[in-house]
Amino acid sequence: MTPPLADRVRELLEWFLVNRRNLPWRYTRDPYRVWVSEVMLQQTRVETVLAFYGRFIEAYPTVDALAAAPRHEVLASWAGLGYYRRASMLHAAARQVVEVHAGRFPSEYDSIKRLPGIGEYTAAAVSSIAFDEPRAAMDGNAYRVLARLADDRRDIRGAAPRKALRNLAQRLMDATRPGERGDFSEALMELGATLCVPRVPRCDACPWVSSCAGHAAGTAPSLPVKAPRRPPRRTEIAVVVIQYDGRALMRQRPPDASIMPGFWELPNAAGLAILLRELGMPADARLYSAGTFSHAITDTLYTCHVYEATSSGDLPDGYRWVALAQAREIPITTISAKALAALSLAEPG
DNA sequence: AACACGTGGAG
DNA sequence: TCTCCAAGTGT
Repeated sequence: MTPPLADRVRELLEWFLVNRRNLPWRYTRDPYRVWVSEVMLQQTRVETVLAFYGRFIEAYPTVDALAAAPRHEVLASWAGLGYYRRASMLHAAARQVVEVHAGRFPSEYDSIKRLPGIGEYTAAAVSSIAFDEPRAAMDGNAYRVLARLADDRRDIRGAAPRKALRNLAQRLMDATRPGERGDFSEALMELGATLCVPRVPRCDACPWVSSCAGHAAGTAPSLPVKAPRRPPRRTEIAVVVIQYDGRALMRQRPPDASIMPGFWELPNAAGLAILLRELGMPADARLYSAGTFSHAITDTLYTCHVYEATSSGDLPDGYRWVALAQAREIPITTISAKALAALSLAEPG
């Protein structure tokens, strides 16, 4: 008699064989390319990553190419994708692979896990997909699918339920045949991303519907249980575009800034009066209002007021004139890119 | 353990 | 418009 877990694996893999989406990172087992895709996919939707992955791989086809690239260039490639620390860590890890592993991506789970920006999920994903190692990759999809399968109604943020679901995933992985471990990792996530989605699962099409305890109990749509998040803080911000001879006044954020370190930005402050004072401009300087937009960063919702001014002539401390034609080649904060776009001076990164 | 870190799409 | 939240990691 076949063990039930092996049956579940077979059902999932048969479904995946037919319903697998054709994604660019699924045409290779090159650990470098798998790794780049997994880092881009951290907390980021497939549709979003698709707009970046091809260009990134074209610019940096190998780990050596990435390691050799200047840091600001890698950041510019990442501009608009979010969670920018990922780009820094990816770049640092590439240099580590070149220096510590002689340019060959490590094949051992523990060595992979030690690289910056690679945690338990990414290490397991690369191990299973690129090296066929039996490591269960637990992302949000996997937790949701398995919480429903087991009808686990505990708060998913707790350590105990996470451990239980991890163990279930690992038992399924252990029942997966060699050569199919990467497919199992991808299939479990694919099921969560396409059918076993939050709030409105399509159980009618699910290969696991007949063995799903959450479906039987009617709890599937509300699983996994998660405590509500806190409401966003709201903040006003004034941004000013000061032009001079086709260039705009900008400054570089400090390398240790918590948000978008090393990125360039337009002059901005909590309010217009503060901003003018910081720039050494008269409080009654002539400004044109160029509109307002909102932008959320994690739990903060910014309302951004954009102003336009002509140059007062002198260069405030810490600022530089940046050619607007250059704006695509340097990393620019999203708020500044949106402000420039509001004036049709440059498209957002 | 709790929190900070981006962005865009869906309902 | 608003809320939720997606292929997580580091501190």
